[in-house]
Amino acid sequence: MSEEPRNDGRDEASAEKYCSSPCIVILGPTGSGKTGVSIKIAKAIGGEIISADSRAIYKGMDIGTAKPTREEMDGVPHFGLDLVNPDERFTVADWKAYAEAKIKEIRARNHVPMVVGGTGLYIDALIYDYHFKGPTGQKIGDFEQKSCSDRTEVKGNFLIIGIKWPTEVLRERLKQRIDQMFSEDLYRETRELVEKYGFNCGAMKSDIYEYAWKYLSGELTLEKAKELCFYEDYHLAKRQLTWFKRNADIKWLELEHIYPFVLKYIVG
RNA sequence: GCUGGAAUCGUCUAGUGGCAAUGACAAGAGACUGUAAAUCUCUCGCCUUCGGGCUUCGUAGGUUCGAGUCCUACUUCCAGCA
Repeated sequence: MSEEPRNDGRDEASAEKYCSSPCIVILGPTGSGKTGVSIKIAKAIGGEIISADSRAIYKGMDIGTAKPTREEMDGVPHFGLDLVNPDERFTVADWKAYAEAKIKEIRARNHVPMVVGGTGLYIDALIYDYHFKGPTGQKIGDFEQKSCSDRTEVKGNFLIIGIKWPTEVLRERLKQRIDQMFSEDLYRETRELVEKYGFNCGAMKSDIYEYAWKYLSGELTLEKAKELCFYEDYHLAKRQLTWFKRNADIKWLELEHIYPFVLKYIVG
């Protein structure tokens, strides 16, 4: 497939979308290293990052969602973090509108918009320009769902890069990340979230908090909690990969090749 | 050394005469345009021209039309007595 994003304007109305400067999309399964590379790239090319992560939108969910810290961000502007409280509803459609607005703003500043995340549905909504009908928050009828084949054309100037890892390496990375995550900080965060929201809201259906809580309440040993977290995490990674697999527009690269590739693409 | 109990798919587990064998986890594949880290589906002894075929339940025999299930011995493990 073509490595170049499509940039050949289709019709007058969407000329702006097609002809504007590229938007770099960096995606990959959980734990693939998106945060690190994206910040490094942003610093080099004057990028601003929009997170495409359905958990990072929630306030107060930091450690358990591996949200980048101020320190990690290192001055690179980030959007799409801490948008709503965990008990508030925020849908794909909301995210798409938000992301499009931010891309426009970033371009207006002559910076490079970068969309970084692992929520496939969000990314597809943006790059394939999904249209959401009906009142906000309403599920559209099945009859309106588009099949895979209707989703093949990227609408806009996107460079889409996926981070690829051998399965065993990805599993190892996930294990290590979980080991690091189980700390006093996570316990404190978990206690606060459980106290405020319980486990009834959708946002709290994030693998790690449930198991961290079970460990804290003595229902699971630390070992067992970590093990179960790992299974959840790895299953998530596999589902994400299954989703991305059908997207032929993704340029898959190993982590260390992404930075030079993007730089060459942008700078020439 | 004697006396109980136990050995079943990668792991745990159901199973007391009709079974390729239950459930869970793990693993693999997949669907998914409205909370998506969600939700849902399929596969999971081996082979198959998808009709079936073949080999399995610690090992070796035995009883039975038929044994994971009953009997005998052996091996290993837990456990009570020594």
